[in-house]
Amino acid sequence: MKQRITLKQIANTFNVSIATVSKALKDSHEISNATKLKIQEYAYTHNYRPNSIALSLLNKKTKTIGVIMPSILNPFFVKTFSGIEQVANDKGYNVIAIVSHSKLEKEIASIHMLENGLVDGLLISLSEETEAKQQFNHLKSFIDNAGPIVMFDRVSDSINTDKVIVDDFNCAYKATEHLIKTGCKHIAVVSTLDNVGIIKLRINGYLKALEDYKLPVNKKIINLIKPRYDFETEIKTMLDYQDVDAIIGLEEFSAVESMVIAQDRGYNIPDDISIISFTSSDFFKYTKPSITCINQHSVFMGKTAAEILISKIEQPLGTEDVFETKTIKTTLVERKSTKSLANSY
Amino acid sequence: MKQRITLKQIANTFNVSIATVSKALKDSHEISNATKLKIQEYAYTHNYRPNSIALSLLNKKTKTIGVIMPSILNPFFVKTFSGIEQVANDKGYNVIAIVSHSKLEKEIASIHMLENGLVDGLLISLSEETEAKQQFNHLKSFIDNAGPIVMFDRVSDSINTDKVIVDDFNCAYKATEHLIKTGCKHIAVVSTLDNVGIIKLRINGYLKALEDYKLPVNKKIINLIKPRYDFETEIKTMLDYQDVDAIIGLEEFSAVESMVIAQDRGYNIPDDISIISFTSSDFFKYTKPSITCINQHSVFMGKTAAEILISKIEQPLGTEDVFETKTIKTTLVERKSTKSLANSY
DNA sequence: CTGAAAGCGCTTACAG
DNA sequence: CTGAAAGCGCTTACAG
Repeated sequence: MKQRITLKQIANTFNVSIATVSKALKDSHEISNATKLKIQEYAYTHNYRPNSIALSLLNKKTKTIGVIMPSILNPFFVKTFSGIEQVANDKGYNVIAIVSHSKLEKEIASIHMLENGLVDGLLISLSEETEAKQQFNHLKSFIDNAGPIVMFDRVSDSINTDKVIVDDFNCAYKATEHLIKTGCKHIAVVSTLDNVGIIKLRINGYLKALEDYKLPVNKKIINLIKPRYDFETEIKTMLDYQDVDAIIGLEEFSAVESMVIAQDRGYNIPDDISIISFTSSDFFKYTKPSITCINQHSVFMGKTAAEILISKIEQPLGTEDVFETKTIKTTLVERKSTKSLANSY
Repeated sequence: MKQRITLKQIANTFNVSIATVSKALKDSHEISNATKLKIQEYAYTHNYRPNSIALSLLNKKTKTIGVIMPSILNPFFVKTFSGIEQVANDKGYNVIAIVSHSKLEKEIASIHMLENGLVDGLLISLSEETEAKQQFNHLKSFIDNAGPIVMFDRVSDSINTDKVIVDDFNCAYKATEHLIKTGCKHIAVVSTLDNVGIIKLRINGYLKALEDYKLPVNKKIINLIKPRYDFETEIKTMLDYQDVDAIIGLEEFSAVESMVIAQDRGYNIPDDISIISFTSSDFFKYTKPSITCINQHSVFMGKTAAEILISKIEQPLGTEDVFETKTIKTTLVERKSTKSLANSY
């Protein structure tokens, strides 16, 4: 690594001022053609490029956004991130990606780091712990000191910002309804998350569907499995001691793992037990049977969130703050882990 | 967003110099306790935090590294990125993530962007096009102007830097050998990548194993499928017109998709056709049958690459450049898509 | 047509 | 114990 060339050095070699060089390189009409030409040529052959950090300091804009997610080893967030990255790059922004590993402390530390002038705005999906403890001061601090925030998927009503969410209530309603219409009556719900707002919404949607179709609720088959519990044991116990003819997995792991456990116990999918999964992984096509799922259009969600954030960053100073909450429509992708509607009527 | 507080403002409110405030906040012994106390207290209650951009300009260090990958919708890169992110954050670095979408042009633009002082170093896995066109000037330019590079997985010998790779040759050899030992004689290779160095290494490892076990080579079942061709048609044609009793998929998609196509055509896996996949996806556990694969320990690869990069960034100026190439050991994860060794002897 | 000055927010060697 | 000065790399309004 040799020394990077600066305006100062160019100015020295031609015995002109830094200001002249700066203007010459911007092809300013203030500068004579002769000077411009020799400076531009020199700069080009010496591969001069302006220092972004100096420009950031000057403009108080970094053209960088931060993204904080609870996990990256989760297809939902990977796809969302992919959408964010695409839009950001199209609009000339870099993205700093941080994984909170669902820890509040990590989230706070990361935000404080980004807050010190590193980014122009922030996209965040809250960590479980943040939602559980309802602690949001770090977010408020960011908004006060650094710039706009757009929350996606795991959001909180306590913070007044733009949000992009999935219609979790209706989504769960739709899934439950589909199972009911294909003849299921004892529909279990399985999740490895708990203290998260979206899970509550999903459960409510599920309960509403049961109510509307006049099916009884069995709380023992609403199975929110805490991290310290053994997933397999919980599912086996449920299958052995409760009536279950369908399982809604609230994330991919819950769905696919429940299906495998049920198969191991001799149940036929979908005839004995139907399976629907929230969030759509490409791999659901390849399981046996392939898994019916709810496509949350996560790439699109990421794109939408990034677009909103960047438009907020670039809006003229003094624009009145109007926050919107965008809801991404979901679609049910029917595959082989649920019975077909045609057969049940 | 209110105005962020600066040293200057603190200096003004106490009628002292900026230098004094700066020193007071660093608890310098040069400053009287009284001054320190009032300044520190004021800074604390007003939530003062130093501007990172200003510090970067001063120190010529950004405590940020760049990561450029061909894709993020690929579990291998997601895991590698996860490893990188962990190590970087542990060591106090932010990471700017950029996806090249296998395009040389995007790769060049991204590197030039990062080169202008944005990052202290770069981790990169080359795009297909870069390898195909053997064009590396942008990488050389980064090394000259910005800092160290560590290449991972898709690397090039033409660039003299640190590298972290998988032992693709031996890896393919091992996979092929395993298939041979379980009784396969007509082993196909399927990939959707072509012009990439790692693919050549894998093919060579495969060929060497055939040679060592004195099996004939059938070039028609070495199937590197170009993007413009239809994957399904290619595989069907191969299965219909060639003798095939095993398939090695060089990436996840090729393996799982080939398996499904073979099953659709009535082949039993693994008795008629065995399947092995390069790179280990968690979902291979859940297919029917579960898929035997090569675990490349991609999280570990990411961690290793990040550690090397950061140690290079932090090494004292003037340290002699010594570049190393680290090879990550792989392991064969036996599942149900290959016959068991026991049965074949 | 060219340059000196002020400034973005900070630090540190040096003077007083 | 405190502050003026120089500097990181750049831009722009202003003077000449």
